[in-house]
Amino acid sequence: MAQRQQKQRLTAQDWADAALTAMGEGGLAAVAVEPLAARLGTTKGSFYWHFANRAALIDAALARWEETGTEAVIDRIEAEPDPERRLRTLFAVAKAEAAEDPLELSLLATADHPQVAAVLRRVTERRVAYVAGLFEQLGFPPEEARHRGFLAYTSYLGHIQLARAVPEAIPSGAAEGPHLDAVLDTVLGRGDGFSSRGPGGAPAARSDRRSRRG
Amino acid sequence: MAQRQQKQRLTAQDWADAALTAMGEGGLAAVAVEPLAARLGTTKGSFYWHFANRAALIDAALARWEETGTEAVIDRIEAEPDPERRLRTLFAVAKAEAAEDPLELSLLATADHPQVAAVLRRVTERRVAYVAGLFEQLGFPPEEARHRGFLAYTSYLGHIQLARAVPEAIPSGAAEGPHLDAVLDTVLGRGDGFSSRGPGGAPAARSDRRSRRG
DNA sequence: CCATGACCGTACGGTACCGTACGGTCGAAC
DNA sequence: GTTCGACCGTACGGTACCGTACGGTCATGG
Repeated sequence: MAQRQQKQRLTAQDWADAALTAMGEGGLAAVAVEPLAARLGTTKGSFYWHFANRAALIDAALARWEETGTEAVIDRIEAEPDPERRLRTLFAVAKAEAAEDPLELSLLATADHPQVAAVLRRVTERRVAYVAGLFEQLGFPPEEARHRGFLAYTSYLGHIQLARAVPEAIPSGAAEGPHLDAVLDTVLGRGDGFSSRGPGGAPAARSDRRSRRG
Repeated sequence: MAQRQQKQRLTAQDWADAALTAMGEGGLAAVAVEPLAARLGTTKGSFYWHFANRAALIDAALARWEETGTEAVIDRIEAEPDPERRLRTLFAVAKAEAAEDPLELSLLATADHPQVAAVLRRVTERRVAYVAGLFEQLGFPPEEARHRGFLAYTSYLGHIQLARAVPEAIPSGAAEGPHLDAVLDTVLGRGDGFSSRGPGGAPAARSDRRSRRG
């Protein structure tokens, strides 16, 4: 949007951003110099001034995603003081983010590509470690926290995957919030996250579950 | 393997199978007529005798996967009499299958492609419905069974996804079986699936949890 | 005012693929 | 043993892209 028609000189950032959106739309294959140039209203002559080749553009785009995509969400979450609410809003935010921007799914789909695989590994480790940390803050011992964080994260991944593949199979609209709460209840070991809890009933977000075995 | 060098006349099936393995290795983009012909030791002349175009090959390959990939596993599971063991072996088998054959992940990664999206939707619905059925057999009311089946399936999807993206982050080797059991315990609402349960301890597979609401 | 360098346009060669045209082969059936 | 049809080889044109070569423009500063 705002197809930038006035400013006619471009920067490498412009190209990297365009590459990211193209990748969200059409996967890594859509990061092609000539189509991007056409979309930016310029030509390959511009591109090969700013970048050595296509791989360099991909590197730049991935680097940009790596630093903006994950850390921004974490920062936004860290404002929340209560650890359980941090966990819940984290997944709510991440889900919403993924719903409106296909980029993350597109990257997941390209895990076989070496450049993508590298950033994906770093990002995933960062995220799993962070979520595990949240479970530790909730009172679970380290090993168990890592397990539960892992379960939560895999469920998240599968969820966004399914949201694209079979959107009509997943709870949406009014059922969306309660469903997410219920799933997290289950992952948190609250008994029976899915049972009906009366009309309008999100579960109370108690975090008074501190510490067992220690 | 068994690079078929003797039999020089090919069938459409041969092409479809070759397309599936190529797709497992290099994604949909690797389903290309000329490379496939080279691999089969023949030429495009053969291909365009059996198929109208590349899309027809993809259709044939996907159809083959749709009928063999999912139903074979379900049939294999149905031999098991106990519903809870059905559930547990289902996920063990599915995980093992996905670990040694990248095809399913490759298809997931191509969900934006219309031909792939169609079979993916049918297969996913079939699977979610089947898993939900298992939870019903375990005594959960229909709606809740669907929710739990959904959680189980998303977790499965995320798991195989992660197994490719960050293999060193997931439990493997000796920890693999217990971890899977623990995850399923959690999804089944058994308290505390992740707590230590003594050495050598897979949880007892009791299925005496029948029926609430009659 | 003109020289310099950042930036872009254009034209080209190379590659990898799709699809078509058509000629060749080879076994079976009559 | 010739004919017929299933099957394959080869050659070609078309497309979409990568990367290079090089000439043109335009602002800035000396």
